[in-house]
Amino acid sequence: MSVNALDDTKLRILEAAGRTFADRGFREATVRDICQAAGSNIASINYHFGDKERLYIESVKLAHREMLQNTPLPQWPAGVPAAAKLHGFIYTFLCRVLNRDDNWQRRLMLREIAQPSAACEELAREYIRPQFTVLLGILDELLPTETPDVVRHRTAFSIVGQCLHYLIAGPIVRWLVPPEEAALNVPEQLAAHIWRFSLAALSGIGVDAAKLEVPQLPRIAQTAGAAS
Amino acid sequence: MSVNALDDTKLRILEAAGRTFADRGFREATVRDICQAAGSNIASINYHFGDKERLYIESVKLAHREMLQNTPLPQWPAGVPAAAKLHGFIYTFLCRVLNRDDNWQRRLMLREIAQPSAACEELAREYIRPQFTVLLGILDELLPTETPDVVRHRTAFSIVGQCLHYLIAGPIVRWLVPPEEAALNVPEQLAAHIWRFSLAALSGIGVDAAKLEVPQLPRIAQTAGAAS
Amino acid sequence: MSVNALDDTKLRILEAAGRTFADRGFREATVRDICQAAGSNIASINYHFGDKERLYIESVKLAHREMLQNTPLPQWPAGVPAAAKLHGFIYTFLCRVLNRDDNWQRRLMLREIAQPSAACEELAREYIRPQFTVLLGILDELLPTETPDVVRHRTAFSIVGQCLHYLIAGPIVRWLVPPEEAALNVPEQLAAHIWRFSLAALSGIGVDAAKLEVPQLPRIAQTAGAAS
Amino acid sequence: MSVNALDDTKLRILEAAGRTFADRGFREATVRDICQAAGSNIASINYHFGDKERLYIESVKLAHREMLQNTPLPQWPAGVPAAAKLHGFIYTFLCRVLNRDDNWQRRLMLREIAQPSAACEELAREYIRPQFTVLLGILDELLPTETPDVVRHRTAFSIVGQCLHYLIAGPIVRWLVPPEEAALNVPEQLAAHIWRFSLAALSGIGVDAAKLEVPQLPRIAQTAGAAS
DNA sequence: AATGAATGAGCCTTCATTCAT
DNA sequence: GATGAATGAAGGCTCATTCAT
Repeated sequence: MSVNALDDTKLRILEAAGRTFADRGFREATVRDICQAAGSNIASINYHFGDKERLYIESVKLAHREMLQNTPLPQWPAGVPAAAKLHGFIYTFLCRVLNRDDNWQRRLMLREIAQPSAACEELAREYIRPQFTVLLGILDELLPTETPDVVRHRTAFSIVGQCLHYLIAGPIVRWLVPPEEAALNVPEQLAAHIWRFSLAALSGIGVDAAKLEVPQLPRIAQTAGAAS
Repeated sequence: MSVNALDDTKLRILEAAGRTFADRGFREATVRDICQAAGSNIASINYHFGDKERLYIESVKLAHREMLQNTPLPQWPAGVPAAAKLHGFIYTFLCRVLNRDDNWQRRLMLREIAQPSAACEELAREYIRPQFTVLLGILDELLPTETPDVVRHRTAFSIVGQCLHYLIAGPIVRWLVPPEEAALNVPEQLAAHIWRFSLAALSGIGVDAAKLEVPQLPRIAQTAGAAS
Repeated sequence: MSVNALDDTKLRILEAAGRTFADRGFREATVRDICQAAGSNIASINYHFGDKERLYIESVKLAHREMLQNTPLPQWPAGVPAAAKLHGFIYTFLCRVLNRDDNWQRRLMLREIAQPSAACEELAREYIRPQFTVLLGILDELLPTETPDVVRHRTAFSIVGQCLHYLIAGPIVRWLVPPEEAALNVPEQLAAHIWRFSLAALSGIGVDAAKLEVPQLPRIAQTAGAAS
Repeated sequence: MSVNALDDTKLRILEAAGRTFADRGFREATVRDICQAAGSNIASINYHFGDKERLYIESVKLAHREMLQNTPLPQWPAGVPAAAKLHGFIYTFLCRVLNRDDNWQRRLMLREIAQPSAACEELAREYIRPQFTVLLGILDELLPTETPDVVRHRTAFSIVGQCLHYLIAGPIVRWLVPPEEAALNVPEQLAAHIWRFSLAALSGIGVDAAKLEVPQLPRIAQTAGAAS
């Protein structure tokens, strides 16, 4: 029970911190506000987490953990075709990313991905890599067996990149397309598109890739600004 | 002449501010450091720009303007095949995005995209939309004419998303693959991969899309806001 | 038995506190560090001693008590010449003072002497005065009987002052002389010097003191409190 | 004039800091109180001195500088006997040390000598060494020319030690002697005593020192407390 | 009797901003 | 027009202390 109470306080602080960090970023968020939101004393952060930065790292880890728990990957029984599993992966990923509810976990992850901090390496190791491994396992069933690692990895990034784009550049997407079309960008529809796009792409990757001659590279004007 | 001198000082401050904001973000960047980098007085920012926030907006605008100048849209002579133009577009995009040189403009823009401020809408309208339009033009040549807008747009986002992923999630990519493979992620190789992937995908989009039945959706446990 | 355990804990805390206070002073020493050094709970100080200040007083008293036990007054058999007793006194004093071992009691006493607190008067009465009396006894044998008290006292202070200087101003002494000379400042050598110096001085004090005309006082510009 | 104003503010802060540090020590003194006493803003310390510690060092240096200026050594015309110069040195030293006025400089120096900080080494180099050199010069005229350095230095420390004792152990001296005698401990009388004592000692140092056999060393009971 | 979670006052420092010159 | 000295609000953090258990 006292253990419970401890956990309660730490958890309350973590939740409040996650929400505040997601709203305002690391610097803009103050420990005073976090403690007030958590209903705890201003010294409790130092007591439970050491300092603000370690609190941040813990709240980022919690965010990812909760995202995975709230929207876990489906469990596929044996015999499910790889194409169906790929669709399930994409759809789950988009559900996490596009969740319309005000879930601070997603917003905090976005900040962390765009501006990686000390928490990011740990995050990649503990939470992202397992998901990546699952995707690679699905792709293995869809790609020729002799496909080299570098192609398998890039293919996985091609799929993940399409999904993440709606998280990263969400506001820009909404400004580039008409409102009535933006309203259609729900996980179901987007998953269908990305799945079709990627499935078609997969049939053209690895097999005839070598035959497809890359056009001559255009000359890229290296901007003068680079040195100014 | 004194106007000139003023402009010089303002420009020097703007450049220093842009670089510093790109490096450290709005809050983390201090006016002291910016002034020191610009070789100007500590009070010069308030004198020339009013306050720190207006300086930030001005430096974002400058970044925007300089990127427009430094990144002209690709021009292809008539008769170039659409597939080649697509490759040129992807390669150019990746060169801008993966540019190792210190172009603070790009990094500042990235911050704006991930955490949109007031300056962001203008950015989307003036800088991103024209590029988007060029890409749509290329895709029009590769997709069936009856392809609906929503599919054309999503296809464009699928391509852009693949490219942006190496900018946005660059550190994570480097943590997920072995170092010797990460070293291969140069614009030339990545462009070849994304081009092949997308070209293969295009042949499967729009045409037989309707035929490709989406698998039954997995049940996504939306324990939304489990803690919110 | 539980009383014994209590005493053990209190003693452990007192020792740890004494050492820590001696090292870092009252304010700089934290109750956390003291409790950690004592292997006790953070709340044990308030529980056993009420507050930090009372712990300090108790640890000064303990230091006092232990020094009394560890530093018995020298005992000379009858017939030892006064000059030899003086040398013994000086040498013993210097041994205590220059003791390289970690005796926190001495260091804590030094702090008390320089910045007297409430505990200091008791210290002077019980610990210092007896030693002072012994020295006066020795000097009585070396000075003319008619020597007035004030001269006897000042002579004692002259001897004690020479010894204490190597404790008080130890670091400064080491900065003023070359390292190889500082290495020679061991109790044996310093005792020999101070003994010779003082013995020679004693032959000139009290006897012909009146004959030795003090030179005219230089004018001391007492711009006292020029800024106060 | 603006330079003057700057100097005024810095000096005001330094004086207030010196007084506060002398009263309460480094840790106990707060920058808030110092600034309030100086009539300046709380950020002015950081602006003018960087941080609290550098302010402390500067105030210690100022204290010593002002002590030397307020009570400078006398200037001796050629031909003044060394004995008279020695008396002048001792008297001046005692005047600085025993100044009855509430001069924070003396109290701050005492703290610094007893608990050397980062300021102390600089202090020794810049302010104490020159005074030490003057004393050595006087002693050179009073000691045989072949006197080795180590003896010359120890002799100087014997003289300085006698004087400093009345600063360091002032309260204890007052507790050890009757009040009416303590009242006599003014610079004039103490200088006369220390001068006579030292002058007599000097005639016995260096010359017959070798002849004066040191008595057998008593056995010093190394206290058990050293290891506890 | 003894603990460890929790408290709140207060510390030094940093920062954008202002103002007299 | 431009400066640098000075400001005050606010930030993170530390600390001795308390309280429920």
